[in-house]
Amino acid sequence: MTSIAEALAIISRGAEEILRKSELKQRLKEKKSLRVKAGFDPTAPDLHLGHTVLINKLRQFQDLGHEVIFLIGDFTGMIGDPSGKSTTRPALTRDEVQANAQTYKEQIFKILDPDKTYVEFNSRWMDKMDASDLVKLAAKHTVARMLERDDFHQRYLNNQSIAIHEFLYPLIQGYDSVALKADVELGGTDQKFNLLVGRQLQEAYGQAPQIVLTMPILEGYRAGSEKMSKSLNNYIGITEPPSEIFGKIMSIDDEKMWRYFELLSFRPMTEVKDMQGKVRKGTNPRDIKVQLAEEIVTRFHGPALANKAKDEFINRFQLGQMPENMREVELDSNKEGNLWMGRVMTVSGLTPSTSEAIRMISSGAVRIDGKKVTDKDTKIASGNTYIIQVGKRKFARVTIK
RNA sequence: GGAGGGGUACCCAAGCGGUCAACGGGGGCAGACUGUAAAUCUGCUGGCAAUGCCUUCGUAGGUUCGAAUCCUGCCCCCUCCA
Repeated sequence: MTSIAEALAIISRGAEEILRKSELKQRLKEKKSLRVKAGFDPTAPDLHLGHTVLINKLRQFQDLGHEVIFLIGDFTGMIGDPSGKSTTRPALTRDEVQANAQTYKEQIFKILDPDKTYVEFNSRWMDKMDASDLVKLAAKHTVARMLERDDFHQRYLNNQSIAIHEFLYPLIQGYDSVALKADVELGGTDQKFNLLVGRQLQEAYGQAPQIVLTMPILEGYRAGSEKMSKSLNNYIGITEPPSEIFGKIMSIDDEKMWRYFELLSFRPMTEVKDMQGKVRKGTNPRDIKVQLAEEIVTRFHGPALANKAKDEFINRFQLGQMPENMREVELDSNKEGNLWMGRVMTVSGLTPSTSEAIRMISSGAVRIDGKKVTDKDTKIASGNTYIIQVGKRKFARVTIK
């Protein structure tokens, strides 16, 4: 049996803020099983490790015996953005929402326990709300309070438009907590305001206000401190192949590794502290990073593939071996008409264009059977198989007939 | 409703009649150094069997030997006044 102090320590791990911690402690004493809510967009999910920070926290709640409500905000999703200003919020159909929910399940159940997870849709109660209900809901909040939200505040100061419906969305999200009688709501730090609205609305509706827990935004795996996101191309997608995930984790810098351990690993913090101690005493941080990569790949692909990814990585980069599996390409010298390197590289997919192929050759990145190519006019003879390498990572076994 | 500013490559941002495939920065790719780390340094960063040709500066036309640069229509953003 986990004590309340231990539970609090697990819940607090990595958390940015808990409002309020004393209430959480109290609630843990009162109820054995808390209703823990987190809301998600109904748009097509393509989760990356940044998103899993929150989902991991949900998992920790589950392991402590609590109920997780995975709420899909389909009500607003099916309306889209009525102002039409946002191209990122087109209206979704009910079928699309269902399909997206299915994809969510496939992805989140790599982390969450399906038996302890309730997938909910807010259209279940929002569809029933009529105009008078909505007016009553709106009456529970003030414009001044709404303008405290940072983005509204900025836009108000800058004389930029704020459509009325934008005020309704935080209210609806907050009302979801009322409908679900949530004890705790999780969100990213950017969600703090909306989560607090939920707290306030629950009080207005005579419920005990939910505890708000915000999780930090994970930084991307590349250099820099920008948040992990698809548009910045610094993300590690959970559906990526094992070797991709492994390699990307291996390329994060040493400092950031500890952040990843805190937010992504399920190892106890005491063990992480031990690792830090070892590194201080001279253990190569790389070897610690391997353990992180292994844990993450195992989570999404299972131990066998994780082990394989690890072996491949070590063989490939620490022992300098050729990769086991590489693209196999057959070219017909007659059909292709010639065997100029630039052409061969492009046709076999090693470079996106012959211009790029020439650039790669002139910067000394190209090798045929391990021998560096220096002349961009290099031609290769037919009747043989060659291993062509571009940079450290791209290989192809090319047979010229 | 009135006045003004602007849309340039992945992003930011110069250029304002030829020397512009377009300065500079970021990002990315590659090389050196490494632990495929990070930091640093160097090169590259539209396409094409290429000392040349083709496409690209919101969009459609026009002026010109020649336009990202000038003119006109259209679309879209922003600022100020009401």
